Amino acid sequence: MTGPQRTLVDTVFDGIFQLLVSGEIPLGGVVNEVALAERFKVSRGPVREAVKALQGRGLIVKEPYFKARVVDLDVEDMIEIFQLRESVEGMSVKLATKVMSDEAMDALLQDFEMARGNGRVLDLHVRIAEESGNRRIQSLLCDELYYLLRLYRARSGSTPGRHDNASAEHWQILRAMRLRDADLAESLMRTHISRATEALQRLLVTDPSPVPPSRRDGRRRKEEES
Amino acid sequence: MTGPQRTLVDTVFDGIFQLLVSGEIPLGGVVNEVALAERFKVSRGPVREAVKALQGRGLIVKEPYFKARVVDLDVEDMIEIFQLRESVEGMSVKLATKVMSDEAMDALLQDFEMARGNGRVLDLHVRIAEESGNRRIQSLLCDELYYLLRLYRARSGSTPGRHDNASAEHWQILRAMRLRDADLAESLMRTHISRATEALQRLLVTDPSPVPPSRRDGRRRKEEES
DNA sequence: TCCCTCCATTCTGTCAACACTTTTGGGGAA
DNA sequence: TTCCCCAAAAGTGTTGACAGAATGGAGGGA
Repeated sequence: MTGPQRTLVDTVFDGIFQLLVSGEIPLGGVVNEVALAERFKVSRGPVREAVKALQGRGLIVKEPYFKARVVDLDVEDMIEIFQLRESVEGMSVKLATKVMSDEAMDALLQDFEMARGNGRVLDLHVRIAEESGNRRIQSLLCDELYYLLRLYRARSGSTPGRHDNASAEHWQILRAMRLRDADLAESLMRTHISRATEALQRLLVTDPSPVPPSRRDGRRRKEEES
Repeated sequence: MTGPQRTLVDTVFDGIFQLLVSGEIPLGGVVNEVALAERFKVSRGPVREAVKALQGRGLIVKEPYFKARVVDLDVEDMIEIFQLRESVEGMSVKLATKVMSDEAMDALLQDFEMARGNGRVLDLHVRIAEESGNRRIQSLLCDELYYLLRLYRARSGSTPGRHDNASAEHWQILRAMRLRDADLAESLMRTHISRATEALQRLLVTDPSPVPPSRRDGRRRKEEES
């Protein structure tokens, strides 16, 4: 009842995740259990379970008796994720528009006004998911998809030249929410994300490999941390 | 190349899952590591990892140093899942309608004709997800949500009196797909699932606890219950 | 020179034992 | 009787060691 009673598995889980987003273990890189165990000063058991958990979240892929590897996200993966986001976030904002109280709505608008200065864009999506009242949708968006987004953006810079448009589109969504027009809000959100998807698809036809793969080059020794 | 090279964790994973769907471990029941280890004739290590994997899929919930428990799905959980399904399966059928080849479309219609005899309803949803071309949507639907559906239906019988309607709605969806009307197919699918959601909501206001805690326990071991 | 085979190395899978935490149940005091 | 405290029991967290599989390279033969 005092502390959150964190277990080693949780600590290692967060630690490995930090290694991923920081790029210390690159996308597609090998995840070595013993190296991680040494690094975090624990045995291999907690590391194995943490890797298993990350595998469950799709951040690490593994086959029996093969090395575990960080998921290798390319543009096509991102397109798939954005297609999924388009549908789910549409439902998310639709539900939020219906169930949010007037007070929560005002608070949301105020928060968004305040956070306008810094460049945080994803926060609105997170807030809407939290207000949707659907824990499963919230978990899917916040605990799974946004992790992958952060992972991808950590490698290849965020989609360029869209922040200005995105901000305007965010305002439109908020207006529809305040007017309690759930269907309009859903439609706007879907269009909003669909635009990002199209940007990715343009990226796909323009340059099939936006990040030159330094990873496919087979087995180099010790391509991870020391 | 020859054998699938299954590991003990996979075996135990499937074994525990069978215990869940068979109801031998009831929803909300405790999951004892040592008892499972004895039952499957393995050590606690593989059991722990399998439980961790099931936890990652949302079938088992656990807090540090507390007993692990099977997720206790109630009607509200199902409503949340169906809201998520409505959005995702709408996108799923929309994508499938766009990307499926004519041959695949014909095969789908034929398969559906053939499977018309037996009462399998979910198969169409699975097939559509497989044909969507979006692996992440397919994984979400087939590997996560449908597991939970099966778990819920194993306890409380499938939503009654809807199979006849469902079949007609399935045919409408298939017709829209064959006409390559992606938006219509999406709309029909969303309405289709929305109807099931409304049935659940009626269940909620009619009888808040559709399954009284008469938890049929097919257990003969010392597994306790509070 | 190329390729096949075999072996050493490395890493993952599994196990039994130990340490820590929670729960349980009994005994004593108000 | 009721409540609180404490010790035993049960269960989870963690560890180190051992076994099996896959990778990488050396050596021999065509």
